[in-house]
Amino acid sequence: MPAPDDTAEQIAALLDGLVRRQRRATKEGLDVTHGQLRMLRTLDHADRALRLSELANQLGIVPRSATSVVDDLEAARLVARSPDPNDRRATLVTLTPAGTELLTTIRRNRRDAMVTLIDRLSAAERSDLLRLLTRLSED
Amino acid sequence: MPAPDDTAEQIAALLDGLVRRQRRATKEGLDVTHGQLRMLRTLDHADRALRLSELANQLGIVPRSATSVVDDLEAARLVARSPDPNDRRATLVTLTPAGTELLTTIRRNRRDAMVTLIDRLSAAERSDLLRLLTRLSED
DNA sequence: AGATATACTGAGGTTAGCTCACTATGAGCT
DNA sequence: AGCTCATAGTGAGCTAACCTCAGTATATCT
Repeated sequence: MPAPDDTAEQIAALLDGLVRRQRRATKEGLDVTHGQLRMLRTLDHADRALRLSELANQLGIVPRSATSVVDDLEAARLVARSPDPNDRRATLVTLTPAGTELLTTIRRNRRDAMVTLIDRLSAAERSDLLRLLTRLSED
Repeated sequence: MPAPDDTAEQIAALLDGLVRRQRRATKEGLDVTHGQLRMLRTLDHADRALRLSELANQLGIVPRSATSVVDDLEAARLVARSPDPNDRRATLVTLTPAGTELLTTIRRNRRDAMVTLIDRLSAAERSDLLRLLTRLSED
């Protein structure tokens, strides 16, 4: 601890704690897991059908893992698989209306624990934070 | 996406991504898991023997989970259990010299992926970030 | 056509958490 | 002293969210 500048370590610990809390809270009372929610968000954000492998890529998981998440979401009728007309090896995944609706409900009614937290910050602070985090996330 | 201010959601996603990366990278080539490392850091930071339940509390996990982490660290001789002289129900956990040394090695030689990332920011930016995250973590 | 690469998935493993129920000890009340 | 209730840790057993490895179907290159 007596490092001249240990803000780095403190920041790492804070990030970790925040995400931990966020995940815990995100799950409550909701019938969708953290990983599933991430995938729903990714699909919504992309605003088009995504290949399973693109999905995996964007989520930072291996394709096999994405398969399982899609399996579960499909069973819950929140996404749908369809064959890619241009490549019969590929599977396209889209949000169903129910999936979109769930996402909207989550956002409107409960929002994320993290989102609620972030509301504590002023708009200016939020944009500072966003800028700093974006810098960190580059590359 | 067309919410008037969706920085909150973007921030949440960035945090999530950063921590995911950090955890992945932290493990490589190291014989200690992320959770174990967190516990070692907590002990080092406290700079005194901590009860297992205090440890759990500070790590944001349930006591039973802390037991397992301590089990593994103890098996690796990185921490030691000792009875609390003031309360025979309690167990105190301390870093062994090997534990301290490992932590030092990690910090000196590899540091965290996150720490390295954070080095991209200037000192002023780091302290801004620290301040903002601290605000978020309060309560 | 044949070799090689790509997209997905079945089988099975790991990790870091969790809950529930139990034992041992401490603290407060009568 | 005896009873009750709370607290500290842990055994047993579960789950989420990943992973690797191998296999099948399709595409692409030579």
